[in-house]
Amino acid sequence: MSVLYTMEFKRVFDLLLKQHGPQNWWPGETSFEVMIGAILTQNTSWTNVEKAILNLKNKKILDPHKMLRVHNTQLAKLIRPSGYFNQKANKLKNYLNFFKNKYGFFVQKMKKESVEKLRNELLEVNGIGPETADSILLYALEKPIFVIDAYTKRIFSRLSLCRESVSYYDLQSIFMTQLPQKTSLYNEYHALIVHHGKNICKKSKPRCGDCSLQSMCPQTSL
DNA sequence: CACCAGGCAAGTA
DNA sequence: TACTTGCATGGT
Repeated sequence: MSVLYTMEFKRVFDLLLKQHGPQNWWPGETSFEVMIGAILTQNTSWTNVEKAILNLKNKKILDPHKMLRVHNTQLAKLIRPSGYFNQKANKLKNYLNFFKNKYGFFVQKMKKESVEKLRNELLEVNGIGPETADSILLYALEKPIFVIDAYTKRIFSRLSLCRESVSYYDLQSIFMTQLPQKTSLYNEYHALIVHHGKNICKKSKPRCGDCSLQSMCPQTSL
């Protein structure tokens, strides 16, 4: 792990920012909406999540107190467009119970706690895994933690900066040791990775011609 | 038609 | 520890 290696991670950020511009994430009006969106978007396209969130807003239950009172079957019906709706209805309830019991539904009270404590608590909730926990920490609670997802592994393994099978924690450690631990940087970087993965570095159809990372990419510069 | 999308938990070896 | 499977809608 050299200085050159560190520079690779900074250079990718600069190139992505230059190509795509600031993303201004997370798309959501409140911290609570971010938390809900983080659960609903598990292995699901964001457009489908938007439909589900709109249903919740129209029914006036995008509110922790109200959502906790809705029956799971009714909640599942509302979030239907986001897929896995039965599982996700339960996951939302599990999260709401945690949010109520430990923090009285107060985001500000959560923000006062350390990343380590919050992360451990979030991972104890059934339905909250590493990515969802970190998304909540970074985008709802503004903690400096780097979010890893399928796009991150795809893009950086194609750049030969990690293996495709790298574990969540190993890749996260790499990012967090190679970059300054700053919330604003982690926020923008992950958002750029998602945008790039969706639109350019696709799973089956990489559009390498439009890719600002092409000069760094051994896959395409042969 | 097949494949993909901002994962996770539970089961198996 | 490291796979495998079920969960489910909607867009390309």
